[in-house]
Amino acid sequence: MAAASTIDASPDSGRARIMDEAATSFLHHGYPATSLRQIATAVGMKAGSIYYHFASKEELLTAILQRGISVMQAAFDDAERTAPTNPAAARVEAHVRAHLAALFENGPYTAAHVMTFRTAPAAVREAIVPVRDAYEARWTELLARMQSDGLIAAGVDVHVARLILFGAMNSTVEWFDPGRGNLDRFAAAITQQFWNGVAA
Amino acid sequence: MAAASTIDASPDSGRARIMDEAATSFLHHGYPATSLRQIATAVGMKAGSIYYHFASKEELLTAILQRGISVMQAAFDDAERTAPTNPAAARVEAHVRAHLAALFENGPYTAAHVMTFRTAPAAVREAIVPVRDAYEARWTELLARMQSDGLIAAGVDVHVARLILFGAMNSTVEWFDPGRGNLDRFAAAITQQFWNGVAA
DNA sequence: TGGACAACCTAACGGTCGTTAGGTAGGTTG
DNA sequence: CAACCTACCTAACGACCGTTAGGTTGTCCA
Repeated sequence: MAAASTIDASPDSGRARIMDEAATSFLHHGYPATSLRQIATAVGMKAGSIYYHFASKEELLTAILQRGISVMQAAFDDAERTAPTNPAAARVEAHVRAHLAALFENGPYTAAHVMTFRTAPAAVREAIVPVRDAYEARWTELLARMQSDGLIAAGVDVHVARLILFGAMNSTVEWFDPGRGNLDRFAAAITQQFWNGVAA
Repeated sequence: MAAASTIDASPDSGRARIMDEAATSFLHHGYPATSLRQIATAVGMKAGSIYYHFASKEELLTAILQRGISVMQAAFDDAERTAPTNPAAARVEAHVRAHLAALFENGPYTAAHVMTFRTAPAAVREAIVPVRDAYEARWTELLARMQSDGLIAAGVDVHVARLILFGAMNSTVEWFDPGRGNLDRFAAAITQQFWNGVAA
């Protein structure tokens, strides 16, 4: 036997299917507008069965938000390994590409996080905020180091710059269709606008 | 008498107080998480009384979204009158400042619109989308004209550039506190980042 | 003075919600 | 074979939801 707890965590287990379905519905319709009965029906269960896997609807949301962050963190790790150090714009672009991959290519969790976090119940938000801060801090440090290396203009507040960049990236869930547009080109466009602006 | 319909539309009428309270709550907790009973209690009424002013909860939301657009449109008009034509960055900054004013200084309607629109019921969204498109078109035209005047780089897709800028501006609702930060300076920072980027 | 009307309130309707207590089928294990 | 555990189901609970039919109050006008 593997462990004291023998709950199934394989990709198509009941728990995983509940999370997939819930994340997708939270993303499209929001957390309060999604009922446990809808989720259960979509995965071929009855509502009460969800409580075998999650103690409450809020805990289900917490698990999804947490996983959304994990996907982002993994994407950031990946970019740190593979991104070129120079030029700086290329390094930023790799991280932008990674963040967009988390939003559009690695399941609905990151996108659901971005759309749901702000109006989540206070108890859930407070549980998530530390791990969320940790991810944002990595970005801020990335930019701060570039500024101290003279690659970002001295007058820029990197804290605000990151918030603006995040706003630009995260809001793309509302309109960008990865089936239509090319994500590489799109990441390049966002980075170009962030790094050099639109002026002629 | 003024008209056939004598409903009170003065700023502190029942209808206006309902809309103010509803917009504020929609902004902070979302549309489905806000009950008519909460709204009614907050303005000193009972739930049923709301139906004297609005035919349904969806119609209340529609009215709020509509007004959110109106505030934006008025801000855009205002910027068009007062903004300098040159330099181009100053013109853009005036419009950014106006959009932020709509979000932070002219009541909760525009902010509520931005936060609620995406997950609004389909019927509501379809009713709002034309007037919303009209506002966005004004921005796209503003940028397109600047590009054809050679003020924005030829390689830029102004449609995408506008979406990115909107994402940056609208997402500030989630974190910017107009009580702490200065809105003029903030508008300048966003414009600077949009126009010239952060690179040294 | 009396009727009309705006602006509410009362009380309830059917429906859905999250949640829970108590089952049960089927595989695994001693 | 029996005990056990995982992964569900059944059926219901109380609470809350949007909505409505039918009052009630106060003000204004003729």
